[in-house]
Amino acid sequence: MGTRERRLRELAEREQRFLDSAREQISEHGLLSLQMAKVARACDYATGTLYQHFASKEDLLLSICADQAEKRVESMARAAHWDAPSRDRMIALVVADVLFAKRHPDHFRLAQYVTTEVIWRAASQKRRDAVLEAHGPIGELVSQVVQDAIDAGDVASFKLRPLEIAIGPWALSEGMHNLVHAEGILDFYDLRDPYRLLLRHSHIHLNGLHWQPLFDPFDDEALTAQLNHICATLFDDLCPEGTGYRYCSPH
Amino acid sequence: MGTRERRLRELAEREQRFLDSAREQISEHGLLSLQMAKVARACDYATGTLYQHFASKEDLLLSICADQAEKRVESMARAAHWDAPSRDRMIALVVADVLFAKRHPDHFRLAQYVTTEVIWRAASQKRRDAVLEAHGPIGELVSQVVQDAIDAGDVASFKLRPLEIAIGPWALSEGMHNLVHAEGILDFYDLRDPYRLLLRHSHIHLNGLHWQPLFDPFDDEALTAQLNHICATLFDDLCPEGTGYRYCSPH
DNA sequence: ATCATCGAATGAACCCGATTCATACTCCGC
DNA sequence: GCGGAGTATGAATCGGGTTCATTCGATGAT
Repeated sequence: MGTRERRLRELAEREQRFLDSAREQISEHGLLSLQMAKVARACDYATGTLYQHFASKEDLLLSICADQAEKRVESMARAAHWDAPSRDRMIALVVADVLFAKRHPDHFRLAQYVTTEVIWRAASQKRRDAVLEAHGPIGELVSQVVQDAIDAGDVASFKLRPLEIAIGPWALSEGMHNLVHAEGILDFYDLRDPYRLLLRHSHIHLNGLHWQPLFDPFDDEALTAQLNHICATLFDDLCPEGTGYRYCSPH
Repeated sequence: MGTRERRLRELAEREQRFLDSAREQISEHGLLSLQMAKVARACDYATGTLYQHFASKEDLLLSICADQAEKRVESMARAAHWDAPSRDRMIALVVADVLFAKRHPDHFRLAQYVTTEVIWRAASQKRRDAVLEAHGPIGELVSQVVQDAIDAGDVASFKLRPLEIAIGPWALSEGMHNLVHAEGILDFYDLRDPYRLLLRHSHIHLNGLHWQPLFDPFDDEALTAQLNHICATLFDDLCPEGTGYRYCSPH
């Protein structure tokens, strides 16, 4: 019965078209002017059809988030499984996040909006779990690298679980995204190149963990060199601007 | 003319009652079930009256945020102006944020929601500026402490502006609030006592800045002792649970 | 070729809640 | 008591998410 498979494939295609269209509308006109009817119209469908794929507007937004979270995790996984010293892998994780943020500047805003909205509602336990599970791999990847570092004797052995250590770099990263995307703080203070700041501070943080320092995090040339190396080795596809210095300021 | 002043005073009082009522409703039933009509009713006014104070629902939410941001800054200012070594002041800043977060658990959720919503809309420029300006002092306070530390020779002198250094601890703090409040990540991973984690990581981060370490950040007893000292000295009023260990886990 | 079946599509109708506005009230100085 | 500025009112309006009774069209059995 090829009919059934064709139906399922068409369903998935339609769903993806809805998702893409919604995402496009968001990044063009902002989240608040996203209207279910417009999304449907943009794909030449009636409103009701959209509701056969997504139970509600919240559901649609969550689906977009989950869709993007997969991509985010994918590149982080590449970093975590890199065949390199744990310190390099740790930095590569941050680089992955930075590149993702540059690639999908709307994602964090949307994710933030969605998660706050969902948590406030405290209903729809299932969806909430879905969002949490989307984050699951991130914590696992980060703490795995920390565990490796402990095993290899690269950092002092702590009485803490790896995730309790990993939460620091993670929070640092999240917070920087926050400041960049949600509050406009960095513009307010005229802080250029926020992602370089993030990378620098990740180095600082790792030094505080008594990690074996590779170089002074305030040495700009060394930092750039390391970033280029990581980008070229792991994330070539995420750096489409050409060769050389892949990590370019958004300003 | 006492009439004019009385009118203004009554206006301010009414406005404050609206703000308090709205905040109460939010923390009781969640942001999403906040209704303008209910807020008005709860204060024994009609809907229209509420709109004489706040141009829109967004305006009301923004006002709540600005109101709370003032309190947050107040306690941070106390920390920044403490007559103590810069390292202690830096930690005290984090403690202030932690105590504030424990005192007003809803604030960060609301702030996040509001800022994302407002940034998306890009309307109501005035209130938006108000929110940004509410953050202004935070950056100034933090970078002032860093500058003092540089001047005193407590940290290596960098080629960076103080705020470019301060942004690290700040982002760390923001990110941890994020993970705690918005995403429920820490519960998901069964990470207890997130604020202790934040404080611990602040120590780690400062160590990475080549700050003079006061003690091993993984030494729980020393950490507790320092926290108690800071709480008792600076934030006695924010620690109402009695004497002794003021910093108690939310779990 | 005809017909029964069923999943998909439709969009007008419904509902909820933010916002507006024409009207009414209250207080004050004169 | 009067005029008017400032306030209060809540029914009406409006926008947009969600529902559902109906229609459509492909499929496959007779």
